[in-house]
Amino acid sequence: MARPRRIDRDTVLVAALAIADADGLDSLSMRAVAERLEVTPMALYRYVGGKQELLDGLVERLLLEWPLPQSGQPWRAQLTEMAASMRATARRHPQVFPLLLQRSVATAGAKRVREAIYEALREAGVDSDSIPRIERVLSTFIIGFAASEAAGRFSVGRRELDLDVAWFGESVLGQLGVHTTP
Amino acid sequence: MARPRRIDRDTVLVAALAIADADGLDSLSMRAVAERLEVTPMALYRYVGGKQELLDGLVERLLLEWPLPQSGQPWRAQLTEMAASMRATARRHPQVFPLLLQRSVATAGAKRVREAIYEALREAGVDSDSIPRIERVLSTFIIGFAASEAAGRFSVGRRELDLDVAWFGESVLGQLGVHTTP
DNA sequence: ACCTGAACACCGTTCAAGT
DNA sequence: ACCTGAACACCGTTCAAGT
Repeated sequence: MARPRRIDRDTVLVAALAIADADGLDSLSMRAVAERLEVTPMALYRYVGGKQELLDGLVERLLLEWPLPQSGQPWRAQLTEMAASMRATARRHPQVFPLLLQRSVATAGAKRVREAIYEALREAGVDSDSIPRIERVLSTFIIGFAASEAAGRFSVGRRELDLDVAWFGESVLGQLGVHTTP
Repeated sequence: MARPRRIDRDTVLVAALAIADADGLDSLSMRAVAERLEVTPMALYRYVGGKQELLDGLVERLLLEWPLPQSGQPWRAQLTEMAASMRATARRHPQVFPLLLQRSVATAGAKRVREAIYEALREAGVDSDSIPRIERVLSTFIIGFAASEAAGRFSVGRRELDLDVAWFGESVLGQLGVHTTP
C-alpha cells in the first residue's frame, strides 16, 4: 500500500542544517533531526544512508546552492564576488562550513563551483595548463580563510580581514600575466 | 593520603592522539582513552576538563612540538621548510589536523609558530606593518592546503601538489619586495 | 589527592514488524 | 512503500563515595 510521503531527502537536509546553525554541530544528531520532523529516527535512513551521509549531504547542499557570479562581468570582479559570497556563507553556517575542506572535490557541487572559477580564469587569458593549479590555490585559500574567520580563529576584526583577502588577490591575481598567453 | 599518580595530562593526550591516528576522530572518546590507560573514564577529568578540552589539548600539543627551522638559514628556506613540515604533520595526523583551522590563534602553541614566521619575514626585510597580514595569508593557505591534502580532498597526486605549493610561494613571496623597506 | 561505581540522559544503527 | 518499536552497544558527564 503506497502511503503519502511525510518527508524527503531535502526536508531532512534542511532540518539538519537548521539544527547545526542553531545549536552547533555537536547537537546535530539523527535523533534530533527526527524529532524536529516529528518522525522516528529510523525513518531518516530511507533518505540518508546514515550520519556520515547526512553530513556529506549538507556540504553538497551548500555547494549546489552557491550563488555564482554573472559571467558577463570582468573576470576579476567574478573572482572577487565569489570570495565575498564564500565568506558570507561561512558566516551564515559557521558550524558546517569547515567540513568543506574535508570532503572530496569530486562531487557535483564541488565541480559546479570549480567550473565557475575555471571560466573566470579562462576569461583572464590564463594558459589552460595552469588553470587547475591556480584554481586549487585560490579555492584552498579562500575556503581555509572563510573557515578560520567563521570559527573565530583570527584575533583581528572584519576590516583587517577584508584587507587580507584583497592583499592575497593582489599577489596572486596580479601575477597572472606570467601565465597568460600573449 | 597522597597516592602515586597513575596518569598525567600528557599521558592522556598521547593516548588520545594514538587513538585518533589509529581509528579516526569518531573513535576518540573519553571512554576509549580511559580504557587504553586502564583507568575509569572519570579519572581523566582531573587532567582534561572534558571532551572539548581534550581536543584543544591535542591541537596544542601538535603546535608545541612543531619542528621549527634553524634561524641561521635564509628566510625563504625557513618558510619552505615550515610549509613542508606542516604537510608532513598533516599526513601523520590526518584526523586531528583539520582542527587547527577551528581553534583560536591565541594559544601559546599558535604563538610559537607565528613568531617563527614573523622572524623569517623580518629577515626578508618586510615592512613591520605588513608582517601580521602576510603571516595570516601564509599560515591560512598552508594549513588549509595541508588539511585538504590529508583529507584526500584533491584529485591529483603528491607531485602536482608539491608544485601547487611552490607556485603559491612564488606568487606571494616573490612579491615581497613591494612591501620591503628600501 | 587520586581514583572508582553507579547512574542519567543521551547517541547511531540493526532487525523485525506494522499498515 | 513508508514508517514504527524495541533493542543493542555505545556516548559525555554529575555526584557521592572509597582509600
